[in-house]
Amino acid sequence: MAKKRGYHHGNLRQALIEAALQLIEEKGPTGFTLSEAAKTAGVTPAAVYRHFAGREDLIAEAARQGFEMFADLMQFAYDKGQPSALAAFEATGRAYLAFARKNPGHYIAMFESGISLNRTPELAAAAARARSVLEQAAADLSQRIPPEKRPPASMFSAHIWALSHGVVELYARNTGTASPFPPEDLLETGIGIYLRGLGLIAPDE
Amino acid sequence: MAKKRGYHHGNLRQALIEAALQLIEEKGPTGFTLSEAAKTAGVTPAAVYRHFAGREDLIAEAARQGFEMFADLMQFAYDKGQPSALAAFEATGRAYLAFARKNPGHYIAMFESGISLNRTPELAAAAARARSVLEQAAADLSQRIPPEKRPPASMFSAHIWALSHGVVELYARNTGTASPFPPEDLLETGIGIYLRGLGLIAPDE
DNA sequence: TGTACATCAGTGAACGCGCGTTCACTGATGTAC
DNA sequence: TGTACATCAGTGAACGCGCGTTCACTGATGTAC
Repeated sequence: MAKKRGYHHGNLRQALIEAALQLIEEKGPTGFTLSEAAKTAGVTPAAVYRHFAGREDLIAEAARQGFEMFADLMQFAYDKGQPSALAAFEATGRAYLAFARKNPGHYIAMFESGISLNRTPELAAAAARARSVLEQAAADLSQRIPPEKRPPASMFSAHIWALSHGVVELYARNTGTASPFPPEDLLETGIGIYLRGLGLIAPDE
Repeated sequence: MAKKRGYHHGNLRQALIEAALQLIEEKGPTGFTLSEAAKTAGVTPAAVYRHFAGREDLIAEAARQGFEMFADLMQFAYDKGQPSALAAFEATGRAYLAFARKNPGHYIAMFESGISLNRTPELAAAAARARSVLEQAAADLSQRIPPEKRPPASMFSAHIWALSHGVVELYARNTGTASPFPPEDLLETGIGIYLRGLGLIAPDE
C-alpha cells in the first residue's frame, strides 16, 4: 500500500492498470469498462484522462506490461534450464502455462482483447521481445538436428507457441469444455511427442 | 432470396442469425449488438424477441449451427480420407483450418464469444459431436501404435485440437502478429512432426 | 522558517449515444364455414 | 368463391442504464524567495 487517500491519489496510473486487469479477468475483455476501472481505483472516470488517452490505451498498456513480464519470465526459465538446451526449452513451455494461469488478466489483454500489437511501438517491442525468447530457445535446440532435416527456428517456435496457446484457450479456461486432462499434462505430453518427432528425444524415452 | 418485403419477413429467424454472424465477423464478439443485427435484417429490435430470448440466445444459436457444420465437415473429410487412417486424420486437420477460414463468424461465436457450451443441451450436443469426430479419427489412427506406448485417444485429439486452435488464433487472424508462414503450412508441418513423434510416420518420410 | 504562487491531479456535472428490453398495438396471413 | 375471424409476426414508442468523453473548476502539493 503506497500512500493513498487524499485529493491526490499518489499512483493512480498503476492503480488503474491493476483495476483494469482485475476487471478483465473477472468479466472478460468485453465486460471491462473505463468507468468501472475508475470506480475500482476510487476515482472519477474523468481522472483516467490525466493518465491515458482513453479506454483502448489503458488496455494496450496492460498488455504491454504483460508482454514485459511474460518475456522476463520466459527468459528466466530459459536461463535456469541451461546449459541443457532441452531442459531450457521445456522450462519455457511450463513457464508459458504458468504465466497464463497466474496472470489471466494480462494474458487476456495480450491475446484476447483484440488489440493490435502494432498499436504503439512500445507494445510491439515488448511482444517482439517475448517472441524472440521463444525463438532463441527453439534455435538453440535445433542445433542438435542435422541441418537438412532442421525446420526453421521460427516455425519450430510457432508450433510450440500455437500448441501452448491452444491448450490455454481450450482447456485452461472455464468455457464448459471440461478438460479431459490437466492442462499442464496436456502441454507437457504434447511438447514431448513433438520433440520426439523432431528426433530431439529418443523414441523410447 | 426468399420472399421478403412485406409486414411479415418470411424467415426472420435465420436472417437474424446470418446478420449476427456477419457482424461478429466484422466487429468481433464485443462489437455485435442485437439492435444492429435487427437493423441489418431490416427489422425493429423488438422483433428479435419473437424468435430469441435475447442477445445471448442469438449468439448461442449461431454457435450451435457452427458446431453442426463443423462436425459435418470434419466427418465428411474423415470419410473421404478412408480407408487410410492417416489420410483421414490429416484431412480432418486441413478441414479444421478451412472451416475457421471460411466461417469466421461461426468460429468466433463457437470459441471466442465466451459463451458456455453448456448453455443449452442442443449446443452441448453439437459441440460434443464435433469433439467425437476428432476423437474417432485419433482413436483409429492410434490402433497402429503398440498399446503400451499409445496415449489415450482423447489426449491425442486434444493435442491436435489445441495446435489447430492455436494456429487459428495466433496466425490466421489479423492481430498484428504477421505470420512467418502460411497458417496451413504451419498446421500441416506441426501435425506431421507430432505424428512422427508418435511413430505414425516413418522418421525419414 | 514562513509566505506567495505555479502546477496539475482529480472533481463533479453534463453531454449525447446506443444499448437491451417491455408493452400495447396493428395489420398480414391462413383457415373455417 | 367469398366472408368472418383467430393467429401471431412485426411495429413504434418508451424505459432506465451505463457508457466514453468534455469542461470549467478546485484544492493539494511542492518550489522560489
